[in-house]
Amino acid sequence: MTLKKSLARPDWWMDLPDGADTRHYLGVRDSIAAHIENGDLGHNACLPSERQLQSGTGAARGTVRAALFQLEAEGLIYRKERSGWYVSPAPIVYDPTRWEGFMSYVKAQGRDPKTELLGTCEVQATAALADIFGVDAGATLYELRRRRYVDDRAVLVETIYVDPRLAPGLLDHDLDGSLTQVLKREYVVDVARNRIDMQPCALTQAEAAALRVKSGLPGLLVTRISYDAQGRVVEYDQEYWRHDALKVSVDIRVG
Amino acid sequence: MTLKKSLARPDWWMDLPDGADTRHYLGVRDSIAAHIENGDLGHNACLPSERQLQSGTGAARGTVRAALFQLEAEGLIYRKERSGWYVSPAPIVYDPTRWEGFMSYVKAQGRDPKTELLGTCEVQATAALADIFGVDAGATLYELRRRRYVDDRAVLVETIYVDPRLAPGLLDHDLDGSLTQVLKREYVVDVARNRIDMQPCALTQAEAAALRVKSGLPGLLVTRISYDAQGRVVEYDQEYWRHDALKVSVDIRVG
DNA sequence: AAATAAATCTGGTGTAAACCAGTTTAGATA
DNA sequence: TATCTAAACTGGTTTACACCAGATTTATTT
Repeated sequence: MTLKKSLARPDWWMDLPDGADTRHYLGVRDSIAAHIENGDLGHNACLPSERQLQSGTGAARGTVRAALFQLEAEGLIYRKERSGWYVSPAPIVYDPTRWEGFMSYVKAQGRDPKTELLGTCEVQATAALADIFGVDAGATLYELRRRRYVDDRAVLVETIYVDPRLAPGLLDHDLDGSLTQVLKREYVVDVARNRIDMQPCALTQAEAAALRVKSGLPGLLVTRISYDAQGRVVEYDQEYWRHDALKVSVDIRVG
Repeated sequence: MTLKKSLARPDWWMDLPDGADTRHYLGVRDSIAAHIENGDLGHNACLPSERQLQSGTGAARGTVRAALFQLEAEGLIYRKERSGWYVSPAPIVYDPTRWEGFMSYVKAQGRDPKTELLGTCEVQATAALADIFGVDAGATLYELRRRRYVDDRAVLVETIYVDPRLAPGLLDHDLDGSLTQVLKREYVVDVARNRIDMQPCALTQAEAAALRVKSGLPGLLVTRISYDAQGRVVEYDQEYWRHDALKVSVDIRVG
């Protein structure tokens, strides 16, 4: 008669510190996290495959995956579909009050920014858009979709809307860089006020595909509405960020 | 000879819209999400149990759980350990620039705030703390831990550090409300500047326990350093929020 | 009616095994 | 050498159990 499996002492038993949480997947998590924090694995280094980790830890693959999901939620690792798991690089620090634009603040942090224009078009304002811009529903707006990179890793996709009355012919300009600068230089349109919303979200179908991540991964939705001195809406921007790529930092004088 | 199981058409096959994603767990997700968005389930309503959903959808329990995790990441539902899954209430809107304090802005949104003092003590400043306060390592600091609720759901736990030199005897006051007001009223200490950091994180052991959620759940770490007019650090605050309880909204004039 | 004990229900964790569909790599071919 | 192809590998998804411990409810006792 054999010992019931659940009563047999598993071979990873002794790895667990005394009095510690006995959850196996946390043990696996800690072990991987230790390797990362120890510096054994540099930024963007590839982790052993799930099946290797499985045999290495003696856990079932489901358990190994639970540990990997945990580390992903913590922002320590990310994945490329069907390729592997990788160590997350340090996040970009984002200060909404210091409005310099993506290109300059990424560069200022010693990282390599890149913007890719995915497409532009003219759209009819939906009710929500019309409300934001203070125009009639159905009015024409410019829409541009861009993808932005840090060190060649896609970190956000954004959809920007601009009122053509403020920037006629905008789509003919070079939009691979700072849109704010184009507006300033070509149209003498200056941003005087920003309204920024941030909310944890799940990356849906379209965003996830554009970031080449699994749909449903956690992300951060940053919405920005820029106004000029007259209170007109200059730009409405929806940015979907990888949740591990961003750290928000604000410095505010209190009245 | 029987048909191989994986080739047999599963009984949920016809539920999937044409051309849609064939991933079963997303189908389950959509079905639950529809019920929520439809209003069949009000805020804080309890979902059917995992095993009920299982038989209701014909999926394995693991698949049902994948769907629930997805909805949790999206902030639509939350769980009480070993009790059930519940519909998330609307998030609180938080404006770091408008520094009124938790109690007042939660109330302003028609919700019911509550603060609970978990404990206070005097601690020796660690290197990191000493650096923030500009004191010597080992200097004494007040530490207070609090838990804050919205409509009787715990949404954040915080650890606050205060320099005793600015507010001697602080711990003898009533700290169940606004700390900023106590500092202002009792010590004539006014906050002139705030530095606020926000970063997605995983709720670790202690925070998760205090929020009565599973350790490792995604959260948002909001760190605030408050300075007075002389640039002295008045207060250093680490807030661990449930990720589904908060929406950050900032309105900024651009110089 | 209130306190207590037991049965039941619920999520939490773990195992094992398949099969699928992109990615990557190594080898064969032009 | 460059290109193409096929095999190997990787994560992605799903099934089906099993057992645990906390939460809840029910029945029982005081």
